[in-house]
Amino acid sequence: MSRLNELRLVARVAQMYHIENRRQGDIAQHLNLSQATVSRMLKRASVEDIVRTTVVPPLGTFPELESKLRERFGLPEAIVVECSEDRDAAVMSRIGEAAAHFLEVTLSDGDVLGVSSWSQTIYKMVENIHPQKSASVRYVVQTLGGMGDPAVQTHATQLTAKLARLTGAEPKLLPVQGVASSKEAKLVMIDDPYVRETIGLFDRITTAVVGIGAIEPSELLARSGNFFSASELSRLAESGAVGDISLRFFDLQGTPVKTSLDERVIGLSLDELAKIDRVIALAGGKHKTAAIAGALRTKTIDVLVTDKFTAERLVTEDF
Amino acid sequence: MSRLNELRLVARVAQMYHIENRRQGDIAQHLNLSQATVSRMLKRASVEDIVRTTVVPPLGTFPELESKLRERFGLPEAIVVECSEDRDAAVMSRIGEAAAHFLEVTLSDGDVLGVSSWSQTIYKMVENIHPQKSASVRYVVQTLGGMGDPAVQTHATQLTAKLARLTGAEPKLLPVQGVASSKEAKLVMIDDPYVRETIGLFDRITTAVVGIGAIEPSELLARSGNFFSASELSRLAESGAVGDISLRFFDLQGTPVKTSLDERVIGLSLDELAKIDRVIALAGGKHKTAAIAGALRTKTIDVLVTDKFTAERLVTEDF
DNA sequence: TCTAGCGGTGTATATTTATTCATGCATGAT
DNA sequence: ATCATGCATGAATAAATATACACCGCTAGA
Repeated sequence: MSRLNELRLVARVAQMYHIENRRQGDIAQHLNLSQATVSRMLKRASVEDIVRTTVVPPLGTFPELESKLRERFGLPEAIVVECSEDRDAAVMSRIGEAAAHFLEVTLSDGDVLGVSSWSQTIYKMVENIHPQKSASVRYVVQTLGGMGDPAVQTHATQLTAKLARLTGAEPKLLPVQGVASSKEAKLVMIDDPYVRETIGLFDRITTAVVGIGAIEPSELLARSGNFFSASELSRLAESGAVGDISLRFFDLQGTPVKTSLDERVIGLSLDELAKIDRVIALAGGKHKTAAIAGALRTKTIDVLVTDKFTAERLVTEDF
Repeated sequence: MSRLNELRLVARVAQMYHIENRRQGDIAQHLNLSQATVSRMLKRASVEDIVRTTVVPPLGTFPELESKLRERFGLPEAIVVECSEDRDAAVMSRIGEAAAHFLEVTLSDGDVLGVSSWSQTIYKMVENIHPQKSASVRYVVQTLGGMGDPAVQTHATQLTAKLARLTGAEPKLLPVQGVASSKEAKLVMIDDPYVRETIGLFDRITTAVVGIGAIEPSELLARSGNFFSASELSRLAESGAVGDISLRFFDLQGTPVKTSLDERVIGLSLDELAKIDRVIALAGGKHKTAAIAGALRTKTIDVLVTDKFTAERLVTEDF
């Protein structure tokens, strides 16, 4: 009976607060209540569902998918982008754009940025970064050596350098091959002072941007410039590896797949990656779905940027 | 192009804030932003209409009508109550209930409450007041003498006394007739020490509850117990009076109608009323519509409690 | 009747949020 | 090129809001 009169007042208070944007103090004065009472009435208004707040997602965003991704993989943050078709070229551009914006807005003073080159998607990201006004980033650290023949290797360092320029940071390059021909060769290479310096910075990286690679031999071979041997590849397949981050492999459960390869790769390890504050992973495309699932389960990724098709597969399919 | 990515982030922030109820600080930390930026994004979210807040009025309340009343009459606050039919008895009960609740919730420590008896609606209000736990009200002051023959007069004082008891206050009664037979008689009556004391409290009243009377002769005569003369009534009509508050008359424009009656009425004047912090007026019913319109235009009323039919007329009809 | 526990309140305070301010670019006019 | 202007930012702070606390009165059970 008098509940209606209570709610009437609650609703009126809610109206003044939410619609007329009055301060609780004003409202309290207007109605001869204490500010505390107004605050409590407003709480009651939400409990009683008298105020309803909806967030209208802009078209082309997929909060639903993002939320499912976060939930399914215990992922802190996901960004799912629109793209018209499920083809790699289109997908990469969109992911790159979104990642670029996110990174820009989100970089903070004194950051040390790690980039695992070479990835087409990361390239697209760097392409979309606007020159930063205030040089907040200290270093941009290359976290993986170059790939393929030495001429092509420069791609990796160029990418790092470009990102450093855009962010006003000092580049810290890794002017060596990502995969040494042998364990011994690696030891030699990492003896170079520049290389040592860069590697020494790995544990000061605050934000790392990484790609996620698939294990399909063709893709991997293309990326690695045939540096892996046939037996190594088959061993990988046997151990259930589904993908890699900076040539560090893992299976569908996210368990690292240790092989002799690790001793030849010059770059960030998964353990080192796990210690980094913020790891932003960029990947999309049909053939990468399983690789991404595994990557997410390594629990090293803080933000995944992907496309809506891949996201849909990730939350729908069984792995 | 990048606007979408901006809005995506804004929407995500809005979601975390409004749906997941996270603090701005958390969100800032989660996304590597400053709390100030999060606050600004949330503001942008409302501007861009990404968050929408609606207040769902409980059934049986009429925020729309209340708002129109406030607007049309420059009324600080209006309460419009549901009632099934436009008949006085029903209307009065509902108004009384709502007023009772409002008053209860809204009384504050040390208040001095004025009641202009006699009004059926105010009676209904008092009937619905729950005994107050903490005796916050200091005095309940009767602001108009009784009406009709001395036996009936006690109604007025009883009402005041009852309200005082319910609110835990000390009653300050006006144990005289509301309308003296002559100016001289009034002077004699207000010489009584009790009467003087009560009248002396008029300017300390913090909240007054008043009824609004219509001028239809039959009604007025009934109320006044035939204390007004025929000539007085006709003079009132001639001067355009449409209603009264505590037997102080005004026309449709809210202009006080001064007559010789004023000298005979023992009670609060309109000027005194205007000085009171909070004046709560209770009135409803078809024949009171014009009276209420006039009363609202006197600018002495802070809260009007009325019924939906009367409210509808007040905001619709021309006066 | 007495007492424990449950709301509900206002005051004082802690917490959270908005804004002010100083700064660092960009942009565009002169 | 130089300067005014505008815009965005974070740090500091002001403002607003939520909560802890103490208190009161009621209810229900002993």
